[in-house]
Amino acid sequence: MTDSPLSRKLATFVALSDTELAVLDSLHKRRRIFVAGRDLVLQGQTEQAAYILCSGWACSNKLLQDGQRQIVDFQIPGDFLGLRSVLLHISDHSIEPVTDIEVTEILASDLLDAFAHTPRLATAVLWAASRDEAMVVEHLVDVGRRNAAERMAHFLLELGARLSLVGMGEKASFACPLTQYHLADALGLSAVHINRVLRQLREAGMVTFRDGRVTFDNYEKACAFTQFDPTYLDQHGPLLK
Amino acid sequence: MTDSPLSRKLATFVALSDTELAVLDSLHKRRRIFVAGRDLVLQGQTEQAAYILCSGWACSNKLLQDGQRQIVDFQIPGDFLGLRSVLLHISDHSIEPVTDIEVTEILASDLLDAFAHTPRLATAVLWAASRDEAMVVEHLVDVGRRNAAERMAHFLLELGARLSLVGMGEKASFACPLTQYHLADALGLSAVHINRVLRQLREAGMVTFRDGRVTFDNYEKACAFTQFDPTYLDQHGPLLK
DNA sequence: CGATGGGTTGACATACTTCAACATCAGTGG
DNA sequence: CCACTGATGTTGAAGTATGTCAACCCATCG
Repeated sequence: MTDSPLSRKLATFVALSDTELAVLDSLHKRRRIFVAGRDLVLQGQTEQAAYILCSGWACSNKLLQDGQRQIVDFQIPGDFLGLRSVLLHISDHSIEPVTDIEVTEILASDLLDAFAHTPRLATAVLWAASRDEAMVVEHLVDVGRRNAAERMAHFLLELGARLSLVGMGEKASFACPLTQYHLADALGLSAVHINRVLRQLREAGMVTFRDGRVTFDNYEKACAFTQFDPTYLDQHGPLLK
Repeated sequence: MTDSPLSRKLATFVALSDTELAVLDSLHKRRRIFVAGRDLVLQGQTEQAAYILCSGWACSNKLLQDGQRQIVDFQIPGDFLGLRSVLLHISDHSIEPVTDIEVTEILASDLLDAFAHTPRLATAVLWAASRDEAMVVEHLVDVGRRNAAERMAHFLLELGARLSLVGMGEKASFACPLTQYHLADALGLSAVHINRVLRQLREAGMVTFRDGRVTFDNYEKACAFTQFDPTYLDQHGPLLK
């Protein structure tokens, strides 16, 4: 069967049969391309399709009326885009491609049908959603209770761990297309302060973020500094055999 | 069939058959009581059961090594406790009863079995999880991009909306057992500042929180002040007929 | 009756924001 | 080939929201 990033991700959690993989595969409909910066889902939109990200980076964010925004999460290949929008029948957030991206569209009706006929698939998706939620929760802790430097270090460590899981870099060194404005909106800080904090971490010999690449100069030190615990990202063996 | 807070909640989303309601009902195992303040799930615990909250308030929170904590969410009757812990096989957070609480225990194996045989139930639970995630996301926006007063007002508005949905008060006036310390840990502020902000909102004629009761003196003003948009809490008709 | 938990208030400290200026670079049109 | 523009990054100075520390009040409960 196919070996898409998504099926690989789900398979680590629920051992999917050939039939189930085939159903998963049949969900992948139209392939579409979106260019960086142009939103592909808008806050408040209804009757939205979901997507699976094939290549590139995206981010989900919420806009406030005064123009501020909060980036909730970044998505990398293998991640769902807008799954929640489908289930809640309305999108409570926007999705913006950070780079040019390639996605496959999944129709809401197909997805719900698949759940009805392939319950283990529903469980697998529920797991994936839980994992996403765990990341949002950790993000909330970042913003609520860590100072700017810890926040930044923790965020970059998590990003490295996620990327290395899908083979897009080492956890201690990876390519990263985010601007300081993205970081600011994700971490709840001003872009100016992001710059200062990055310098601070660089001068402390922990992380360097330059020219689209993040490199941990001292991975252990960074982990200790920000109490990074990747438990919530780890697989602990399949839930369903 | 039974009319538990949970089945009522799920039924608004997925029209459940009598059979499905019976399966849902059969999940309710042992009824247990926990006293206020003594954690019922600990961060890092494995092989955890999940619970459904029947009465009282609880909160899920994450502890940092330096003693700070971030409250992620408050749970009220009808909400799941520790659902994510079951799916991820490990608890990434603690759960503390805010008041004395009554819960029913659900074994992980029973829940997964039920999903396998009752796919619509799995979809319903996936929906409930999405709704919870939407609340966490809104919470993240609070902490990341709203100032203390807006944050507080938004939080109290959301709480009122949630409580009125399950019949535990009016959206503009409800009983609330939280202390200022709970509010501080939820909103990422110090308890002292919580006190000042509450005074500020009271003197502005928006909300009064005193003696365990929240009263909106001017609901419209509070909504406008903090751009409260309850979209993410609303039902838009059942997803599955 | 003292201890404890919750709430209230003031004085002071500080982490972060805002504003402003400037550097660098890629793209674009003349 | 150059001038111009827009996006991104960098740095300093000044302002402000929030945190910290400390004192005190009140109710409850052993």
